Amino acid sequence: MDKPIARASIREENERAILAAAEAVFAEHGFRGATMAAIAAAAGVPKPNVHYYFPTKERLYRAVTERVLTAWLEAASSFDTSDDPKEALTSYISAKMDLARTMPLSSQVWASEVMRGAPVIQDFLETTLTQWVRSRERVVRKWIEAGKLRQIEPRNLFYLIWATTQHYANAAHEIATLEKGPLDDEAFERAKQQVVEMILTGVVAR
Amino acid sequence: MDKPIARASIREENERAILAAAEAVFAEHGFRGATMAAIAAAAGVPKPNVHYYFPTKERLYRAVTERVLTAWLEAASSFDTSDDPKEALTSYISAKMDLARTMPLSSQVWASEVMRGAPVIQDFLETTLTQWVRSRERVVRKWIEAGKLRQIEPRNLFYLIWATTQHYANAAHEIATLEKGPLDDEAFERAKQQVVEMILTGVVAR
DNA sequence: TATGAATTTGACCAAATGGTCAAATGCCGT
DNA sequence: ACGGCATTTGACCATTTGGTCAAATTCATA
Repeated sequence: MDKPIARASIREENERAILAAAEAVFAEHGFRGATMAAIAAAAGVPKPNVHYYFPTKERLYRAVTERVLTAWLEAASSFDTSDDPKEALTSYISAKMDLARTMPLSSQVWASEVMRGAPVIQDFLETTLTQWVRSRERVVRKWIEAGKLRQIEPRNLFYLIWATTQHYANAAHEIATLEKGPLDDEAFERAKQQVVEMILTGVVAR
Repeated sequence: MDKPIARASIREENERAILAAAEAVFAEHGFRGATMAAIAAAAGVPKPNVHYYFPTKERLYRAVTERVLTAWLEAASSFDTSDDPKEALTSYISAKMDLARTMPLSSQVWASEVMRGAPVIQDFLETTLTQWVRSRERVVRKWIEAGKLRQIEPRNLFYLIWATTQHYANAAHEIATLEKGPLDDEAFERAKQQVVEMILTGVVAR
């Protein structure tokens, strides 16, 4: 009945399940604190099965980080949607907030990896990220020179944006405690809007 | 020569060294990923010695988190130094930035703990932190009603401040990579000033 | 439906882990 | 110098860990 490709191959499906489980466990316990047994349990498969698809813990972790970096780059692209700083920043901050909302585990894995000194994504930080920042720094500087933004060091603006948006993922539990429950869609949209507004007001020249 | 209290008692000195080492290891690997052996090595003492002063890993971790919470509260107090929002926020943000600078490991332990769902500091989040926020929310709302601040949800302002300041500790490695080296005192002071400026401009009514 | 490949799984292993213990050593007031 | 206490330490233990393996089972397809 089904075409051979209709039902995703067993391999694909299992890899997806294991990667999702691994992301959750790595997000919660970091690379070293995560155990293959916990990942296997979360994925609902016997432990040797995990090793069948991902021979070592490190290879599995690398596979997880690739998803994280891909998501980062995708959100980053929304910075380039406009030449107008208000639009560009709004689009970028919104994309980052949505990323934190839809993929909080990715953000946590990133944070955990960076706190360890980024042994695995160091290369990404030094090449792709560094280039992205350099390039967009130039854009921000042009906006400043054009009198559209206040005099700020572009990198400090990026840190402000990254920190705040990722916070809604990394500190989701803390926020949920303070708000007496996780943010619902409505509350999150309000937060997103206010974050955009506070940052924009903070950096756009009046 | 020395009075009996002149040289800190052996116990105090050892506990200090072990706590400092533990904080570093917990910050880098989280609770589960940290090993007693690594902590002992970092403290320069044999492993059973660590257990002599802190019977279990969890007790040691709790001791570390207490330092973290104490530091949090101390910085929080600087919010109350003035009735003027500009002054109060400047003072608070500066204190938070200084905390991230002088005690980055505390910030990382906090982040790691929150990402795990705060099993150890949950009580602090629910009682002390919640009360602090409730109380300062009222202050912020008064400022808004007095037309001194823009219309914002006070909590979102706190998240903005916490996220950004803690980022300079949690993401210190990422920042160091992008800046081709850790921030020196001068660069950090500039960053602090700009963070204060961006946030203040973002929330103070014009 | 027979067959080779892909997948699954329980049993297993060496190393690492948190923790223990008793013996040894150091410290300090008398 | 002594006696009691705090501290130190190597050896040790049960459990957990990442990883292996060979046998069993399922799958695809000819």
